[in-house]
Amino acid sequence: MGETIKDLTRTHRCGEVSLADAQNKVTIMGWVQKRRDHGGVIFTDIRDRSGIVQVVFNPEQGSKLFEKADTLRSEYVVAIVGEVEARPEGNINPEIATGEIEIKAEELRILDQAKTPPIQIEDDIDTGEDVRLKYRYLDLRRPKMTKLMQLRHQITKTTRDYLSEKGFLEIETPILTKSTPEGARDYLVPSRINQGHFFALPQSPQIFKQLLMVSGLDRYFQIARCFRDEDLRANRQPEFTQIDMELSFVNKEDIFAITEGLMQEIFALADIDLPEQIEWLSYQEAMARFGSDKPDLRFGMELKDLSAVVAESDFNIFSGTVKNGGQVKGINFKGGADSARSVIDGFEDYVKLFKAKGLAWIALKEEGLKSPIAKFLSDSELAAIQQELDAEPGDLLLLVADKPKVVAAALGNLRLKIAHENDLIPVESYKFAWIVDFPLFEYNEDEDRFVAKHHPFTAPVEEDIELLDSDPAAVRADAYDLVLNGEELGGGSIRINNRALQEKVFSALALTPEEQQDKFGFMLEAFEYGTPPHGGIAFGLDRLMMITGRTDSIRDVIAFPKTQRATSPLTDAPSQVAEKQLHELGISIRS
RNA sequence: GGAGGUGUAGCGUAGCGGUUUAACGCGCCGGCCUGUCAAGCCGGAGAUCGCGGGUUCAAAUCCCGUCUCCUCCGCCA
Repeated sequence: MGETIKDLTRTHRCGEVSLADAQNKVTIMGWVQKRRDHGGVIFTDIRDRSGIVQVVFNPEQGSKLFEKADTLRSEYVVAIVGEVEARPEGNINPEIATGEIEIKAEELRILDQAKTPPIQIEDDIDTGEDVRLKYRYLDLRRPKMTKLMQLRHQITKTTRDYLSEKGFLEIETPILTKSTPEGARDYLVPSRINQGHFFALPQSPQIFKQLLMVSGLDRYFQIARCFRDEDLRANRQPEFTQIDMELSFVNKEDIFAITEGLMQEIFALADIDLPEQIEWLSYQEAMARFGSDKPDLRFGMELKDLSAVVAESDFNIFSGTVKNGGQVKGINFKGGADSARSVIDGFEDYVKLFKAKGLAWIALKEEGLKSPIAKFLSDSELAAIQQELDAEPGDLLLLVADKPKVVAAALGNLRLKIAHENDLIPVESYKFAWIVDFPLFEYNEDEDRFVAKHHPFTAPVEEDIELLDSDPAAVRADAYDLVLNGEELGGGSIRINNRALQEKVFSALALTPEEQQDKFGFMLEAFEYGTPPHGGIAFGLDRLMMITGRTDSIRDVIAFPKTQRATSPLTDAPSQVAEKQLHELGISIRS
């Protein structure tokens, strides 16, 4: 059993004791980071979330105190009363914030003992994530993790302050809500009172925030938990957090202005400046130049269209692809001509992941051009390809011929892979862009119908409304994404605020009138009672955290994340439940 | 659903058919040590080599299956 705090009051956090406190008596409480026992003198580092401070035990302080200090072990929880002393000249430790002082212990209380932790409580550990997650409460003691949690708090606080200032109201929307078609798989919650019926956890507060606009609440925001039952990735968790907002009586420029102000404040917390003007890039241009709707603009290596150059080529793979409506495009890996064959084969394997049938390459070596496809191309075609790609001796040209979608995915991703592997991306560089003019619909071959590119409540660009019937694929959406360094920070749109148009879009998505009524009837009805023009945007808080916290795993920025198989090693969730619980819910497990 | 990687003391790794009684670093325990802060020196404990099966005189090591964690494709309006 540990001792109790009793009359003690903490006067300082460990990391906050400074030279200004010299000669003063302080009381600190925290964990034993380290004990360095010199026989005649014992040093301990005491840690709390603010940092560490050195406490010294001398025999002169009393043998009882000294003997007690001798029993201290890692992660014991202690309270220490002592006098702050400036360290003598040669003993200052510039590595730690409190290195100019130490605390001469006068009283030590062991508030709790601790087993030796399974992971070491220090920053640069290589411990596997399974162990870290099982003992997450220990992992979070590591300064790096503690700082990330602090940063997360600062970002949400900044968001609340900024948006409140701009006239937004923070309003909670239901967690137990209705399953709607479209979008991700829902997490379902059975209803005991209404057996056979299910709530769904929200994929986003989308419909509710629009209803709040119908209510006249004018400006809404929420730090909203969202749930999607899809497979996980390094930057995707089944439950994640959005900074979600919706505004009435605005156009997209209004939303951009408010959003940019918010991003400025958030990124300032991480010493990252936003540009005066964030550039706009159309979806079409982003896809054409970077093969992605979230282009990484920190480096070049842009995709160049070679279709015209090879349209009449004798090389059938190229000319045939162009004739069948496909494209031939290429990128230039500057200075890559001497890449080993195995490296180039690796590139080919990589583009095949994105359904490309192959990867053609031309290496411009010192001794001349080397390429398995050169013999199929005329000299003028080869020359034109090099010119389009701005090629010089030493370059490696990589070409893909396929459907536009495949070419974009293959070369867009290959561009990123090459850049990462060859350190072509400048560090501490931040390139923002608004991506605009998304298509409203995307054709889904599996389902043989159009699906919403953003979501079904997105308004079409006004001049494209007449195309809804004649050429749905050509309709542009009044939607936008904010992109940074190849990551989508957030996205939103101006919404439909009119029942007739909303029904028209639903119909274009092949929802029958009955489905529209059943799934969205309440929303359509709401739109009949005077709906203001409105729009909004939502940012992935976890992704903002990854960038500002400079980490590449989403699990590092969430206190208690799930593993890739969507489980929690800490709590062992999800788990089986008692037969009685299932019975109450009217559920039986099919085995 | 698919592809790849991974798993050896508490943690990180080495060993990749037989000189292994499974090694090293960190951590842990004990001793010495009055200025360390990656303390130092001496000594010690600690491992069913993920799990199951197979091949072999012999398996941590080779083969098959399975599970875990990670990365990616599909999926994520």
